[in-house]
Amino acid sequence: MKNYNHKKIELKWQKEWEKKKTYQARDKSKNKKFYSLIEFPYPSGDGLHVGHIRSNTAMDIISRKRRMEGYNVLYPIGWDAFGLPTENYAIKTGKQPKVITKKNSDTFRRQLKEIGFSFDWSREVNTTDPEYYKWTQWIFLQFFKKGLAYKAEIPINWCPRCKIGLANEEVIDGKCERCGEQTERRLKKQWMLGITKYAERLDKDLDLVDYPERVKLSQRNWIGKSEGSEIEFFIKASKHVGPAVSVKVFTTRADTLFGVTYVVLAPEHPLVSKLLEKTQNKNEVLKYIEEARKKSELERTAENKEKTGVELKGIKAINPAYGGASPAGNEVHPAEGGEVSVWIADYVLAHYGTGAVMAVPAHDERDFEFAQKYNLPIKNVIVPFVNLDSGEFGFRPELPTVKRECIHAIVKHWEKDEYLCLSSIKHGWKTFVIGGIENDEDPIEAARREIIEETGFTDFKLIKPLGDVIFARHFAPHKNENRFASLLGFYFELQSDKSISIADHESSNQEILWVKREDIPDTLKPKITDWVFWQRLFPGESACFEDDGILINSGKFNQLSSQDARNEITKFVDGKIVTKFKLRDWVFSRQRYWGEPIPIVECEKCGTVSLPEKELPLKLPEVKNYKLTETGESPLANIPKWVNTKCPKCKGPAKRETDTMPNWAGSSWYYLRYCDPKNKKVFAEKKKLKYWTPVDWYNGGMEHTTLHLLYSRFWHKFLYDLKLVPTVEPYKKRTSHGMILGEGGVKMSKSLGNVINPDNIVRTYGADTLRVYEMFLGPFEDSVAWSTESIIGPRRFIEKVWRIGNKISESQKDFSGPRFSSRKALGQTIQNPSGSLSFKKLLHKTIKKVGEDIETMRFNTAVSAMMILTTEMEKSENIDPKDFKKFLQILAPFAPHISEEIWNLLGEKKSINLSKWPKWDEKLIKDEEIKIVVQINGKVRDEILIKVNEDEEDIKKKAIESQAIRRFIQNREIKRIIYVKNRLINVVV
RNA sequence: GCCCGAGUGGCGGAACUGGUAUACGCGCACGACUUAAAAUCGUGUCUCGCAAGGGAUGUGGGUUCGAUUCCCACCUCGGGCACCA
Repeated sequence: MKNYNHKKIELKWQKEWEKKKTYQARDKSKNKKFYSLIEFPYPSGDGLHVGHIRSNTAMDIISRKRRMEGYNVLYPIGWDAFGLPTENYAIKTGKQPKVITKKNSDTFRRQLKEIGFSFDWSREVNTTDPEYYKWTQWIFLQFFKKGLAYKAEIPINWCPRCKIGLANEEVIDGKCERCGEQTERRLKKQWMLGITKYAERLDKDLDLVDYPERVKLSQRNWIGKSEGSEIEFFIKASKHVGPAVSVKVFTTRADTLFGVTYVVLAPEHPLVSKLLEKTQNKNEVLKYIEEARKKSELERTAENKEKTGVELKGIKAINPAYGGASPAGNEVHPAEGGEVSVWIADYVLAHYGTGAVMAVPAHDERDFEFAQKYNLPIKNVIVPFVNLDSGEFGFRPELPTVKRECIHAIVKHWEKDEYLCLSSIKHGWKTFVIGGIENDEDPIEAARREIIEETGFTDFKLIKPLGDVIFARHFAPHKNENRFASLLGFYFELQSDKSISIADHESSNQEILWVKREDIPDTLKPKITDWVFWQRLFPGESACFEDDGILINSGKFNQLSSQDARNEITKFVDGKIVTKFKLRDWVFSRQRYWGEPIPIVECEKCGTVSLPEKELPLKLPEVKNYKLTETGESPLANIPKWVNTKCPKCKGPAKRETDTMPNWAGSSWYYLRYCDPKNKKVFAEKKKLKYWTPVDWYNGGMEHTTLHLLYSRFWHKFLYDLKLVPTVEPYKKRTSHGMILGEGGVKMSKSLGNVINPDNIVRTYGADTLRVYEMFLGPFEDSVAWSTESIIGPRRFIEKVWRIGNKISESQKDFSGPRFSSRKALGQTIQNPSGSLSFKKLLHKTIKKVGEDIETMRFNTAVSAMMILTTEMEKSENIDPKDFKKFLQILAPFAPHISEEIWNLLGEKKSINLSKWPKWDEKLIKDEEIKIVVQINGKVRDEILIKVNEDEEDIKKKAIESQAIRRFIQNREIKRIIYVKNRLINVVV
């Protein structure tokens, strides 16, 4: 037997595949296509990371399986090569980024080829190639034409060390994503892309794609769609003369409008400057605005615990809920009771909603906190609504509903810290004293009466009422009707145990329990309305009620539910139902060299002018120095020859835009270029796009969910609107991989010195072993820790396959001689049916399992199944070479080199990778006889052999007759026997 | 604070819709082969107990004939968002 020389074998087949173009995708094919995609790597100077190998192998396995299933597979690769690390390296070494990129991508290419990925290398793309970024620039111009790329002076996140503007997504905890420096806010004219125009569709169309729920969820959270109302508050100034002014607020809680006690504007709100003149404390306000402006976003949010603000004295807002607010002529009518103060505070964000809020301290924690600090009034307008709609007390729509007014009385013991509960004997309820209010009865009197009637105690004192009324809707089993009740709560303390005897019907129905304070939560049953009052007596942390409920103190809207009131009140005050998003437009400029130049010039006469498309690509000029300018401009600003140009419109002098694009630009559309990578006329020919897109399966990291994935969906939709791509969504299915951590579960990093160089692993163990190892490591979606110690397992597995393969190959040679023939071998199989049959069964089960596991990305269990089969094969004396070949075929996607080698050794001429994926035989998978477990009271006591689908009674009989079981059931009565088909028997004794 | 995800041997992990917990692999121990070692193969390996048997899937409850799986509360770790009205 030949030794297993992975180096020789792997190199041999890599060359062969390249020569035969085994993995090239064909543009013109009658076969069904399959487009599998990985996130193309950034070719860093560190070389390929073992994490790249994990996700690439996963998609490689899927691609290879699809090829074997007859699909025309596109599995492309390229380089996302623009970006900061390369530029920083250029600054340090003086080398050209272009040169560095070439060197790095050469290394990556070599490494990827050595692992045997089945990429179609003929379609390789590189975002820094002018032939590629020509089209990135072209797409940008389309955005510009549609007004979706625009310049705006906005406060940007500025990293003082990188001297670069960062998108919100690149700021982590107020720090620069790349260097960790604290960012500050700076005003700068920046290019923006209008992604917010697509917010609605980006949210809604998530319904159309097959992404993991958590990916959809985090995109949805990021987009942050919320529906609410815009409501106008008129402003009344004490010194007022002149036209009426108003401020619009955005709220999701229009139902709380009657609870507004003040209005807050963001310091940047445009109205503030208008109102300033009429403000009595102008200087104080100006000072506050100035301070807020200086603060960075971080400081503003860091002070999250202590809110600050300042009142605009002499300015009032009129709450439209109270009427009389609309202006007649130019005057605002003073409203009755609806006049509230106006504040500015930086807890209100200028860029969200309308930049102004109506404050409802009773029902919003932030407003509550602010109101407490500045002593502003708090007005309750929503009370809890306990709505039971399922279970024992659940509302039953078929029954009538009766309105009731009730009281809850919490009664404390005369000396101990214990509270009186009534335990209903019939129904099992445990509640406080509850009772109805009789006609015209005072609620307090009702409470007193109920206490005496139900408990007999007479010597008590009212300590306090427990807040506003609450409402409840539930089913009342003792009366067989639904109740809609308004409930008031009171707290009493007994002064002594003085009592009278209570009526018979009361005492026979319920008994009195004294419950310790800490046991109350566990005692109450049902834990509903009693619980609300209990929490009012002993409030926890949250002091304000933020949930939906029922309206009080809200005029004609009283007793409406929050949900209904939102619409009604909005309508009543002529407000508008609107949808708002958290998503902000995308800051698209970087003050850097190594990115796509933005193809725009500034002309003195014509303003901002785009380059004609035929002048693309606008190439990056070579520069000597990659350092940033002092002002933080891109190094391009230092090249007058490049900057100074002619205006394409008027031919007058003009200056080029020196900002470049962020590196999310090139990656927003690369999957389209793969369909037609060499096209010089368009970014990709429509016919080819129609055949290849959408991407059928895109695997990538969770870290790209809100950046790359969202951005590329946005670009795709934009191109779809221009009728340049045939589908609404770019990716049909998305999955995500977990990270590979260093040994011990810490992050792999150069500073920790725990980075694994795949080259060493490939050299020592071989590519096949590495691939199998990474798939075997753990669940694909989870993070896993690298463990060099464990690679030996997969290596042993591969060697085992090698030994079996060689053994079979050698015996095959013998068969062709006079003494043996493959028929004879088959004959042996028949002679020894039990052993071989059980092997065949295992083989077919394995084929099924591996196939299914690949589809669900459970590669670790697929490998495990193949290991089990291999162990079985090594024990087995006579394996039909045909069977072994089937095994090789399912192994091939995982370990393509060794499979190909043995396949070839066994006399196959065509590549295993293009052979037909084996089918499993349903008949072989079904067992006729199976072992089932016999349990006594859920504990396994014995096993019995039964025929599949054997009669239940027979099995039961068999089970109790078994020796072990008889011992257990001696003298005991069999209460029940549970049979789970073909699984187990549980005898309950 | 809010939203996701996860807690199973010495370690990585397995267990389909509730049905034999610990598959597979690493490590470890012993044995075979060998002059020896490596490699390979075999056996064993959650825990207490001589055994019969008992106890273990982060903790505590619940539902069930039966719970790693479902429900409630809590603890720990990882990830994301963070004044979004």
